[in-house]
Amino acid sequence: MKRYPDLPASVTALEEEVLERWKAEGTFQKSLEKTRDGLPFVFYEGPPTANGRPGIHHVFSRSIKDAVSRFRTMQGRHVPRMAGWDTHGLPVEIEAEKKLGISGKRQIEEVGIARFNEVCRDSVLAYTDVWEQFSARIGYWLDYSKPYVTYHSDYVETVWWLLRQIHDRGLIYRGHKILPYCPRCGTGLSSHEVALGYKDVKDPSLYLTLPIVAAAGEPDGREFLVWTTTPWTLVSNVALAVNPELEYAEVEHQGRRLVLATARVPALFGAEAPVVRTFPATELVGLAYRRPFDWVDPLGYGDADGAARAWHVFPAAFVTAEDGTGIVHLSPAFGADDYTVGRDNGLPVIQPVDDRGAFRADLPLVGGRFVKDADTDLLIDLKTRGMVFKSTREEHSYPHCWRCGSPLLYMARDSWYVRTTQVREKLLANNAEIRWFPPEVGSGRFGEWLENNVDWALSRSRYWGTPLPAWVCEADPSHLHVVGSFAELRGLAGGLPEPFDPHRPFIDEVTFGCTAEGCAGTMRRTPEVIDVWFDSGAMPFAQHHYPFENRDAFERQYPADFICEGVDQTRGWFYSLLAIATLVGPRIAELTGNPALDGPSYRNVVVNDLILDPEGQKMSKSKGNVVDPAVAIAQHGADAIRWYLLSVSQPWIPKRFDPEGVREVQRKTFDTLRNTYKFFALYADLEGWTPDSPAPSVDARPVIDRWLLSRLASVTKDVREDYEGYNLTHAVRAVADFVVDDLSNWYVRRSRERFWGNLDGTDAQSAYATLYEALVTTARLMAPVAPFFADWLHRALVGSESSVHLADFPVEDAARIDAGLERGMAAVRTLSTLGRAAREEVGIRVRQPLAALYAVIPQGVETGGDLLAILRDELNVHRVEFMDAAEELVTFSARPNFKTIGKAHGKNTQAAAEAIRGIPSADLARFRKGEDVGYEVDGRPWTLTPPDLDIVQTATGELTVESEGGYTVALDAVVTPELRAEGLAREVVNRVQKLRKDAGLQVQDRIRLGVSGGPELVAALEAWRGEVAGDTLAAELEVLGTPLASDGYDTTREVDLDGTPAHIGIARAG
RNA sequence: GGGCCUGUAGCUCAGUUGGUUAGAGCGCACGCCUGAUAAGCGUGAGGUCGGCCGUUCGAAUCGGCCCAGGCCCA
Repeated sequence: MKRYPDLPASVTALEEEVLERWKAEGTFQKSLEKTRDGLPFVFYEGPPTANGRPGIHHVFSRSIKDAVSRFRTMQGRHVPRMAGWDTHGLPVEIEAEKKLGISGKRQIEEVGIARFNEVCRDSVLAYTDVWEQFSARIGYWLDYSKPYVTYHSDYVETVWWLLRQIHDRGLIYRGHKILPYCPRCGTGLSSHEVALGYKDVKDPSLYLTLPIVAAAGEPDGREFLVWTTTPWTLVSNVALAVNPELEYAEVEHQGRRLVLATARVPALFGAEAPVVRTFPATELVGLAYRRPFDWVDPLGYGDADGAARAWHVFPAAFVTAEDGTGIVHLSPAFGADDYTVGRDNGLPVIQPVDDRGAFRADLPLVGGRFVKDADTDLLIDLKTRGMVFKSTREEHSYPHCWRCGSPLLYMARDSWYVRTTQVREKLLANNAEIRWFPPEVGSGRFGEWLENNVDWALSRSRYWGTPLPAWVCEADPSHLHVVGSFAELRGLAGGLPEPFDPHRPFIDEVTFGCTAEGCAGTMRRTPEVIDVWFDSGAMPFAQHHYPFENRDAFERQYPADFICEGVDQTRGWFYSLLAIATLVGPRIAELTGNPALDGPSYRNVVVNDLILDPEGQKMSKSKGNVVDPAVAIAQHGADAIRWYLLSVSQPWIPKRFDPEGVREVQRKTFDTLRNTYKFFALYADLEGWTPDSPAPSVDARPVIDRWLLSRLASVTKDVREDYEGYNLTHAVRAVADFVVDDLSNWYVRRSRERFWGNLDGTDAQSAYATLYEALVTTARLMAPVAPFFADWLHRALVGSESSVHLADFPVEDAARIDAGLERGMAAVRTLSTLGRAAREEVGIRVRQPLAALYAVIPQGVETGGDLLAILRDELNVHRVEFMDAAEELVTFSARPNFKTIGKAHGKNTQAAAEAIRGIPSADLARFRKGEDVGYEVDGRPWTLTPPDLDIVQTATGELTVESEGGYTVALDAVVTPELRAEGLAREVVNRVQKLRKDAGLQVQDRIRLGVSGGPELVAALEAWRGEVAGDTLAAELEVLGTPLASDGYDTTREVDLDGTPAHIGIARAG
């Protein structure tokens, strides 16, 4: 009768079979239903952008997410796992541009925003099917039935609501942002894009002089020496900056008095420079100077106060004396540092350049010209006014547009900000409540970043994104209304088109009368969309369309217990989730009446690092070293890959994806477990054992069973605690070690004979019950990480309806943990190793029985008679004796325990160690019996205490062979005639078994056996007749001193038994 | 330039609050076992713990500096 199924032919066949089962029976759904009333365990899935295919790194983070979710589900927690899609943003727009065969904002607007966004919307979900299949195939259970999609109207509405809450706290404002900008494409570039386009080009290097103006407005005779590589920005100069830490010098040069950093004097004027005097930067701060070009009225770009502050010297830490002159010209509209200094000091932002990079048409000399083309004319103009000290062209690396090759300009663009700096302390406090794995990402990389938090630049001058719900009055731009819901907008605008799409360009058409008191202006939406990171960070709220719907669902699912993403999300999703939670926390607490919700939106976060190729190189399409997950899974199966990724090293360490390592996992862990199952299934079927068969109580089982169940309980405890503490790597390694080492290589190996025959006896019943329990528990322990094989195994053992994922995660029975027994067995295994080494040394194979093994073990380790029987069997010796039973065979020596004596002796530790090592064997023998023994250190007497030392026993006679730690083994290697006879009998059994197998007999087939050979062999077989017949299942055994009659047997064979010739024949017994 | 991570055997990784003989697997060499067999087991060789300096009775472990690789930021 076949109760226990055969393993499928291949790993992939197994996984596909399991996938079919899950699909057919809706196992995932069942697991959610089963836990419906359980305590929620909240997990947030970070939304991927579905406009590309998943890569191997997605397998990695998903393995972690899935393992934790499955584990908690098995613990009875309710773990809904809602898929989501990140659908807005520049990457999507770029795909759409490719599709339309266009490039740049101008062409997008020619195509029309409506058409363009339609293409974006259509392309962004192009790969969702691929992703869904991918998730399914790797065994990532995720609910795709109603995913949250960031472009859906409900989602957008929640985002608007969140922005409104932030605005109500006064934390949204308009400002400028300096962006790398392509004047040809009319678009800002992300830092990633900028990095793509650096080119070496020749640009001006201009040293100019700017006269210092005395208090009365008159020249004071000195001039600043200033360096710039962008002469065109001089038109919008508003200030100079010096580093307050630097020393400056006044130099006399051709009758002029020039001021610059002392450190730069030699480079510009030579070693013999005529320095008049030097002075600290503080002398310069606040001085006024005359600007190089006075064409632009600052009042057009700021208030009168700002204008009054312009054209003075300000301190700025970013100024260096490594090149230039240590005096930097500031044009806040065209440089990030310039902008920051300008903003901090209330300076105007003079911006006379349009979107195409051309100067305002009304300017003299350069009006209407592309800024870089104006450099030469500006230079000539300065020269004619005697303001040029030195002018060259220098080659340097400068960013260009990766699409069109135009040089980029750093330009101030209007931008909307969230004043996150105002909640910095709360951000830090909330972050302190999050458990980071590893902690240093939270305290270090993320913590530092929060410490240096700058306001969140919220807006993007793009098309396909959540429109910024800010309406600005045409009559007075200070009148601002942030709309918090569609209903509100409908009310303000007196209706909305149906169906309503909140995206551009439709939303741009919606206008309404100014909401400011007594203003008759019209309010128009500001054209920007928002940063996509705000979209994804809004996910805890927006996936439920909170607070418009599903308030209960939201409250049950906020905050997350667990999230997991790549370390690249530190400034991405990890930040946007935390920032939004912090910004709206007080409001959420108020709405829900739950003050605890004014906190972080996630409590535990596992950070995973990159997956590199086998050579440790980053995977990239250009290098061609990208691993396609579909190919890898087809080769190795999902279980092995998941197991490999989690076991090879901690998630937050960058790891190489080595197919050899995956194969090793498959061979070592999975094949071993498969073999263990095959062994169990083979004999359980033969013997008709089922889980309902009688099972002796654990106390009544043999020591090796109690040992295995103790180990099983210990491992269960460790693994459960590891999973609970997000230490997946430890958990996985502990399971693998248990399977390979304890279960297969010791328990099964040492217990094999117990499984055949004799099911009526309690020994076999114990063995089956023990192995069965170990296999079932192992399946459950590994289920979170290897969901396929674990489920197959569990069903094979328990029943085809019994998915492991609907089972309870094991809880260890603490009463079964017997630490003493585990130590004792460990001792036996150590002694086995030493015994085998000893046999190796004397060259006597294990099949040859020997009389005795003498062993020494450390104090405090208990090895009962049962354990010693295992050792006898393993080493094939008749007796094991402990040497201290015969002290004349043993010498004692002391090994100091530094941990203890170090505390007692401090600086004299080394002397104490020497003294302890010098204690004579006889004294140690007395000490072992409990007598006081003293020693002396530095003239002071000390009394020996047990923790101070380990006593090592050494055999004194000729027997000593192997020793390790506190363990020593001595083998009696004398082969007596009796032992030789026994060995010969075992040799015969060995040859017969081989012959049985070669003859194609089944393990349970009975035979007739005939053996012929010399007198020694005949005598040996007669002496061991019963054992030989029993071991070979021989119903008849014919032992002959004369040649064997071949025709009496089906198969015969001449064999050599370690030098003794023999002739054996077997036939199947009827 | 700043922050963080990593560096232990040919390869992949362990190494508890510092404790004196630094472990495991793979690979390699040799051998064993055979009623889990296109399996299993053992033995052995192999390491100045990236380098230098320091703290300490004692450092792979703590501190400083440096080197190499990676990530993030500028």
